[in-house]
Amino acid sequence: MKNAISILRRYDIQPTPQRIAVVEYVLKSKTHPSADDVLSHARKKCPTVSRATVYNTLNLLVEKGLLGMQTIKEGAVIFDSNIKKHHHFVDSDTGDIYDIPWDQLEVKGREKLKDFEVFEFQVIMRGRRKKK
Amino acid sequence: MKNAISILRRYDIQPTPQRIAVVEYVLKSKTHPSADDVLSHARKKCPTVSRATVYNTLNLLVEKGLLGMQTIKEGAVIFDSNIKKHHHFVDSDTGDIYDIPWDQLEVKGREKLKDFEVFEFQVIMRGRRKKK
DNA sequence: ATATTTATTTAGACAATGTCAAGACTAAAT
DNA sequence: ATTTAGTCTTGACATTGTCTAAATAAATAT
Repeated sequence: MKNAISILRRYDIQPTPQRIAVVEYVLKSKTHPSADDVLSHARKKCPTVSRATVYNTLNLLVEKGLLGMQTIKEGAVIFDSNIKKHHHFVDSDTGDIYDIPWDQLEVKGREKLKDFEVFEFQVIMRGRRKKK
Repeated sequence: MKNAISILRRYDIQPTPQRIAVVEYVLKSKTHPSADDVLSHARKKCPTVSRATVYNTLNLLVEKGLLGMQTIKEGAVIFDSNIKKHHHFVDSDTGDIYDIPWDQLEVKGREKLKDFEVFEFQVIMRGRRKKK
């Protein structure tokens, strides 16, 4: 990941210590953290950061297109640093979420859906991750 | 939909007025209601029914396989009276959820996912529903 | 029928997620 | 120095969902 400050500047967001702490964690994370996960990790770098600021920053990053947001598991939205199109696999035992590269799956038949204009889609799979 | 009482009996659930009220609404609904939606509609038939009982009943119906449960939109789980496999389309403007028949789409490539044992999957699409 | 388990419901407490408004703080710009 | 704009914090608030203890209803046995 590039420098957090330069990333924020590039998207016209003033780089404050709070935002830097959020960005440094969430944009490098591969674990699909919840807002609360981000809050507790951001507090390691910036102990005073508040819950409201973390939510504000996450929503800002999503609006600007730097960050993905998914409602895959119940209880809380999760954030996804991978902004390329991809599918998701959820481990039913652990709840862990894995990204599945877009070209690993092919979805056919969307053109037959006469009543719907599809902006985006993804496959969500659930099951068990095989141990290596 | 068949008689609510006989459905409950068939699944070894004692038919109480509260459960009947819940079942009559949620199993005939095509709108993918939240638990709170179910609560307010069930109260029309059974005004004293409590929130806890609605949650208990919904969870029971899901456990018994009478009802589907989906985490598609943020904020609350939704319940799905369609227990056959199907995909979902979410209207980005209204939030309405539509069932897409299973055989309208084909998902290819799952066998290539070496690290994952897939128990179930579905396609989730977002976009705009075309007016008739 | 009556007493005694057993199952079910209720009300309220509780924790977690997420939003919001008011005031405090910071950094520029005038 | 003072205003101004932007940002942050605190705490309140609404909502979702679970849990427990007590009340109620139903089923069984006597």
